[in-house]
Amino acid sequence: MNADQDGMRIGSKGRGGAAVGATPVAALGAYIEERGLKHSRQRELIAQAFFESGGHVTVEQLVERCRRADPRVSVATVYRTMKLLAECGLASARQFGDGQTRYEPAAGRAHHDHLICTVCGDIVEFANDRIEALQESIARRHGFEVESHRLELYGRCARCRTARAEEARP
Amino acid sequence: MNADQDGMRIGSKGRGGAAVGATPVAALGAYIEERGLKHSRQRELIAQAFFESGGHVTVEQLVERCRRADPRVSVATVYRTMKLLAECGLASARQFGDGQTRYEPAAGRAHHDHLICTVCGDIVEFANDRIEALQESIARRHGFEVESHRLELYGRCARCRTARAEEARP
DNA sequence: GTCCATGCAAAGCTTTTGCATGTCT
DNA sequence: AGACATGCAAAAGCTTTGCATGGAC
Repeated sequence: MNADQDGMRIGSKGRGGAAVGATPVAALGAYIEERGLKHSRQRELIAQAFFESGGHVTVEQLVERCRRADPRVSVATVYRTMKLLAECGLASARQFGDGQTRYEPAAGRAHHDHLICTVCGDIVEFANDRIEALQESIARRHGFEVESHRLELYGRCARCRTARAEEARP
Repeated sequence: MNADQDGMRIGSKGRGGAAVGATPVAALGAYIEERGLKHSRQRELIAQAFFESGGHVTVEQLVERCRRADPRVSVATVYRTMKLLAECGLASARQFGDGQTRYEPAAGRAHHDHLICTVCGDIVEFANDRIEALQESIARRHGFEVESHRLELYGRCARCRTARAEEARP
């Protein structure tokens, strides 16, 4: 895949990221059986809520989502299940600056980074091979072997910039 | 300043970053008076500990450092003072993945990013204009106006890579 | 003397954990 | 039946805050 042009708007707010097919939930099932773990209504509920969420969801948001289907889902279970999803490679945890862990789908997806709107909180993903290459060369120059990295750009998205411009000229 | 070659090893573990002169502490003094705040032994102590620290210190580490000079320094005061230093632009807060806020000196320093060793925790700074330029162009392509960004590369530093290689071949 | 800073302890937040109970196989 | 998952509430880790006291101006 060539991401050098960047711009895969993979999972911004409001769009579904679950369209990968029914696969991820099945993959969780496989992982569960493989390890002698057990299926449960909650796990399916949480996995479904997560994969339908479009990514970058907080645990709080997941809890809320799940409770619409079953009000008795506990926070602890959501934490535990998300950890499970992360372990089997279906989710990955991200820390943006706000003190809450966010999860995004990770099933076979290439590495990508984030643009985050400081006004509306919208999160857009992008990937750029040239940046990745530069990172590698910088690391090498310092004797580091890169295992992972993260890049976040914070700023105002198009919509919020427009909004602000209009409000300035009323 | 041309940082395109990157590699300013500004404040790695153990090295002092306070050699900027006696200026930063004075700058804090100015800010304090300007705002009708008050000088105190603790504030000087904390500022000194911070500027001598080489950067990327946690609050916990600062408390420890300060208590060597005066065991009665409270955690709350360190938090409050670091917030003050951040407000007046002398310190900036960073969140790496470990749940603790770290502070680094920020007095008139250009933007830079971090290489973090996942084995020994060493943190090395670098700056690279080409990456910054690419970030700008990506943001523009998405209609974003960048306010700030952060880039962190996680991996094993030269020392830890060597150590591991030796242990494999005994 | 007035206001600000400090210390302490309590409280806030997010996340984790212990334990009795419920559920899957 | 046996092993694992769940819910609840308590606890843990970092940070903030309320309040009485102490210190700066």
